[in-house]
Amino acid sequence: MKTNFNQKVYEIAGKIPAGKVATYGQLAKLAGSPRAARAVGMCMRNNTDRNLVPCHRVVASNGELTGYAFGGLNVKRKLLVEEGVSFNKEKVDLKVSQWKS
DNA sequence: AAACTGACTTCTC
DNA sequence: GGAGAAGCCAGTT
Repeated sequence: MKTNFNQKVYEIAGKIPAGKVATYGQLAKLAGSPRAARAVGMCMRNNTDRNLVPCHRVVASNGELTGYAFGGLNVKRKLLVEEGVSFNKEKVDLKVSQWKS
Protein backbone atom coordinates (compact mmCIF):
# COMPACT_ATOMS: atom_id res chain seq x y z
CA MET A 1 0.00 0.00 0.00
CA LYS A 2 1.67 3.19 -1.16
CA THR A 3 1.13 6.46 0.59
CA ASN A 4 2.61 9.86 -0.04
CA PHE A 5 5.20 9.62 2.72
CA ASN A 6 6.01 6.07 1.84
CA GLN A 7 6.44 7.13 -1.79
CA LYS A 8 8.88 9.87 -0.84
CA VAL A 9 10.87 7.54 1.36
CA TYR A 10 11.20 5.04 -1.45
CA GLU A 11 12.31 7.69 -3.86
CA ILE A 12 14.95 9.02 -1.50
CA ALA A 13 16.16 5.57 -0.53
CA GLY A 14 16.54 4.79 -4.21
CA LYS A 15 18.94 7.72 -4.52
CA ILE A 16 21.37 6.29 -2.02
CA PRO A 17 24.51 5.38 -4.00
CA ALA A 18 26.14 1.97 -3.64
CA GLY A 19 28.85 1.92 -1.02
CA LYS A 20 27.03 4.51 1.06
CA VAL A 21 24.36 4.29 3.75
CA ALA A 22 21.77 6.64 5.20
CA THR A 23 20.20 6.72 8.65
CA TYR A 24 16.47 6.49 9.20
CA GLY A 25 16.51 9.96 10.66
CA GLN A 26 18.28 11.27 7.60
CA LEU A 27 15.75 9.73 5.24
CA ALA A 28 12.94 11.01 7.43
CA LYS A 29 14.40 14.48 7.25
CA LEU A 30 14.74 14.32 3.49
CA ALA A 31 11.19 12.98 3.31
CA GLY A 32 9.99 16.08 5.08
CA SER A 33 9.68 14.90 8.69
CA PRO A 34 12.95 15.02 10.68
CA ARG A 35 11.40 13.03 13.54
CA ALA A 36 9.73 10.37 11.43
CA ALA A 37 12.59 7.89 11.56
CA ARG A 38 10.22 5.30 12.95
CA ALA A 39 7.72 5.85 10.19
CA VAL A 40 10.54 5.39 7.69
CA GLY A 41 11.39 2.05 9.25
CA MET A 42 7.78 1.02 8.96
CA CYS A 43 7.76 1.82 5.26
CA MET A 44 10.91 -0.22 4.78
CA ARG A 45 9.31 -3.10 6.59
CA ASN A 46 6.24 -2.85 4.43
CA ASN A 47 8.45 -2.72 1.36
CA THR A 48 9.71 -6.10 0.28
CA ASP A 49 11.32 -5.18 -3.02
CA ARG A 50 14.98 -4.44 -2.53
CA ASN A 51 15.49 -4.11 -6.26
CA LEU A 52 13.28 -1.06 -6.17
CA VAL A 53 14.34 0.21 -2.74
CA PRO A 54 17.82 -0.65 -1.41
CA CYS A 55 16.63 -0.84 2.16
CA HIS A 56 19.89 -2.54 3.09
CA ARG A 57 21.56 0.85 2.75
CA VAL A 58 19.45 2.25 5.56
CA VAL A 59 20.89 1.91 9.07
CA ALA A 60 20.30 3.30 12.55
CA SER A 61 21.73 6.68 13.62
CA ASN A 62 24.58 5.01 15.47
CA GLY A 63 25.57 3.00 12.40
CA GLU A 64 24.13 -0.25 13.67
CA LEU A 65 22.16 -2.42 11.25
CA THR A 66 18.50 -2.95 12.09
CA GLY A 67 15.68 -5.01 10.65
CA TYR A 68 15.96 -6.29 7.09
CA ALA A 69 13.23 -8.52 5.76
CA PHE A 70 15.16 -10.46 3.11
CA GLY A 71 17.30 -12.82 5.12
CA GLY A 72 18.43 -11.12 8.28
CA LEU A 73 20.97 -8.57 9.38
CA ASN A 74 23.82 -10.88 8.45
CA VAL A 75 22.74 -10.71 4.81
CA LYS A 76 22.25 -6.99 5.04
CA ARG A 77 25.74 -6.51 6.41
CA LYS A 78 27.17 -8.73 3.74
CA LEU A 79 25.49 -6.73 0.99
CA LEU A 80 26.84 -3.49 2.40
CA VAL A 81 30.34 -4.90 2.64
CA GLU A 82 30.11 -6.12 -0.94
CA GLU A 83 29.15 -2.61 -2.00
CA GLY A 84 32.19 -1.17 -0.30
CA VAL A 85 30.69 0.25 2.88
CA SER A 86 33.20 0.66 5.70
CA PHE A 87 32.38 -1.53 8.66
CA ASN A 88 33.44 -1.45 12.26
CA LYS A 89 32.71 -4.93 13.60
CA GLU A 90 28.92 -5.20 13.28
CA LYS A 91 28.35 -1.51 12.74
CA VAL A 92 28.75 0.81 9.77
CA ASP A 93 31.44 3.46 9.95
CA LEU A 94 29.18 6.44 9.39
CA LYS A 95 32.13 8.81 9.45
CA VAL A 96 33.22 7.26 6.18
CA SER A 97 30.20 5.61 4.57
CA GLN A 98 27.25 7.77 5.52
CA TRP A 99 25.54 9.18 2.44
CA LYS A 100 25.66 12.92 2.15
CA SER A 101 22.75 14.37 0.26
C1' DA B 1 -12.20 8.20 14.89
C1' DA B 2 -9.24 6.10 18.68
C1' DA B 3 -5.70 3.09 20.11
C1' DC B 4 -1.71 0.12 19.25
C1' DT B 5 2.48 -0.98 16.91
C1' DG B 6 7.17 -0.58 15.07
C1' DA B 7 13.51 -1.83 10.65
C1' DC B 8 14.04 5.04 15.33
C1' DT B 9 16.25 8.87 18.13
C1' DT B 10 17.59 11.18 22.09
C1' DC B 11 17.82 12.13 27.02
C1' DT B 12 18.93 10.59 31.65
C1' DC B 13 20.90 7.41 35.19
C1' DG C 1 30.36 4.38 27.82
C1' DG C 2 26.39 1.15 28.48
C1' DA C 3 21.54 0.37 29.83
C1' DG C 4 16.81 2.10 30.51
C1' DA C 5 12.92 5.13 29.71
C1' DA C 6 10.29 8.72 27.09
C1' DG C 7 9.05 10.96 22.86
C1' DC C 8 7.65 11.32 17.81
C1' DC C 9 5.68 9.94 13.13
C1' DA C 10 3.05 7.41 9.97
C1' DG C 11 0.57 3.22 9.16
C1' DT C 12 -2.56 -0.49 10.50
C1' DT C 13 -6.44 -2.52 13.05
